Amino acid sequence: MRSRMVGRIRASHEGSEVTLAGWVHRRRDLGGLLFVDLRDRSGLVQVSFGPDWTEEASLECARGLGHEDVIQVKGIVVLRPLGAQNPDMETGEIEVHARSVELFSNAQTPVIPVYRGPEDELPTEELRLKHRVLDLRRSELQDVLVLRHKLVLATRNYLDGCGFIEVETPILTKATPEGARDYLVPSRVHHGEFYALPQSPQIYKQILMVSGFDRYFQIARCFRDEDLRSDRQPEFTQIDVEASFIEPEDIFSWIEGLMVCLADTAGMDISQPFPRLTWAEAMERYGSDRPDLRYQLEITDWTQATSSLGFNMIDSAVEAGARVRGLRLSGGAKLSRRQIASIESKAKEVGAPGLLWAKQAEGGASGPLGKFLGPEDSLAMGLLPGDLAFVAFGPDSLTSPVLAAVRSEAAEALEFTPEQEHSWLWVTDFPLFDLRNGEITPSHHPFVMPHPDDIDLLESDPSSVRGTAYDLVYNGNELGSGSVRVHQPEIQRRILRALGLSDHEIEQKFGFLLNALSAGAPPHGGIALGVDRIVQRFSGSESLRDVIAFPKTTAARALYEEAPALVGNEELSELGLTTLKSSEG
RNA sequence: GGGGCUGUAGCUCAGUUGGUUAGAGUGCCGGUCUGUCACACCGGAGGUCGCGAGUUCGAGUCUCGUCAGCCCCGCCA
Repeated sequence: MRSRMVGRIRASHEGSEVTLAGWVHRRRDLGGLLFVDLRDRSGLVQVSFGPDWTEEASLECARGLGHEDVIQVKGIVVLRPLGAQNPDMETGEIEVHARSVELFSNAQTPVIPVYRGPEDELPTEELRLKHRVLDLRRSELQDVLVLRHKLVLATRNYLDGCGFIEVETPILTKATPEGARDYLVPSRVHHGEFYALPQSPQIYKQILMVSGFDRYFQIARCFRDEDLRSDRQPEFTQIDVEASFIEPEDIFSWIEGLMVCLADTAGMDISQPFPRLTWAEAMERYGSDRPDLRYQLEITDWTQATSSLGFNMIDSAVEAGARVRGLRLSGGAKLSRRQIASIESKAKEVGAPGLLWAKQAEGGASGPLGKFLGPEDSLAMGLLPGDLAFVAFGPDSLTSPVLAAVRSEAAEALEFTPEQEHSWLWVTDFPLFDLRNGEITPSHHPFVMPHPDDIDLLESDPSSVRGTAYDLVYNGNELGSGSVRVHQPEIQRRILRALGLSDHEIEQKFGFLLNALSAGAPPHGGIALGVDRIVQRFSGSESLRDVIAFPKTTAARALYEEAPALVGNEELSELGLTTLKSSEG
């Protein structure tokens, strides 16, 4: 049906006879002459129709063509006349003189245009998702999906080269008690019982380790029934990796190698080794467990420097054990009140009751805190003329997220030029548990091996136990997360008990994992990397929805196929289900 | 569950203090045109102002509710 793709035709093909097929991208009818930009996945080529080289019936057919009609063109590659070349087009030196054209498929006038002029805005995202069949024809989205394919292919090849094998694990599985809300699938055979879609293949891959598949990976689909964000979809894809008889260093080196390989696939040049920070260091210096280190801007402890200001709120907070921490923004004094207010409001969103600031000038400091700063205070804080300082005080759990928000907002407002294009980072030694509303929860998942030095604190002081968990961070985004796992059943039981589970619950919910661990489990560990996020960052896409062929909206709806949808009563009763009548509101 | 922004022609948008017949660009339809490439030019059609109430002599514009999309908080082991 076609002898070649349209996008790679060049002047060297002059004179060759071609059969092309694709979509009518644009049409320019000059009366006697008619030009069609023909599009396929490879790009565009100009096809010209004229009475001197086009059969009469085909000329007539060409006059009737509309946007997105599907055609086949037979003709000859010719050099364009002098002055008629188009340097903006990859195929702009040539065109195809159509001898004949056949209309394969007549297209309705597209609801949203595939073609976009230089000043045309994209249609709204709602329409783009609703008419995804048209939206996916845009080269931007096609290029992203091609890149995605190449990255996944490179991943398989790389991990295969490292001796990993891909094993598929069930999509219909068992609900996990902890963590995110599960998507449930009713069983027809066992009324009242449900499968769950996996939040990740975590337990399966550990069982595979016990079974002796000492290097496993999977391009795995994961499902979590939680509310969406711009970087979160209810179903997403992970590069899931697990290996036995390894230490974190092995994972770091495999994954760094993988990232170098993937970056290379995406046309980026990155270097190893990736720097490392412990979680405690990252929180102290950047206030975040995923700092963007493309710019160096660190939090300073100003508790000492501000101790003699006579600022009552600070003094009483410090007396109660709080610290005063802040950021010194070189050249930040040029920010307007309005810009500062915008940074303050972002800080408030993450919980800052009050954020103080000071502008330092030659003659003295100004601003809510600046008013209190004498020259010696500014000196003690290291403030130079032209600087802007943001100051927060209180428990670290409050000041850290606030200053992290200030750090990224201020860097954007001040247009900090990145010192490097790519900031890769391993953050290690996460705490094993989070304390949330007085309850102990796993900070990662309940299978993380405690730091060897901290195991004996599991019962006495669980919140201070460090885990052997690590995150991979790229330009301030978490791309992956992993750990060494517990391979001794007794330690696993102690962790589950620390989480407040009774021995009965432990057997009921994790019995099959504990059984596996009792069967002779090798030390093992791994990581899971977010494919969607990697593709998003590597392609520079604004939204995660732009790297997924058929994504969900923020209300978890699929607009194209209209899912979820009601099902009939017959189907429900076969599953042993009835639905609660929603009270009409 | 909570907060914010948006919704006007197929598409992208404008629409003044609440006031007469709701506009532009593009697309669409018809016509002219042999070197265009955002072709150009002439003419035409096209509107449930998201939906529902309310205030008013009068609502695209004000108020309340609701739906949808997006962003954020909660949530995301």
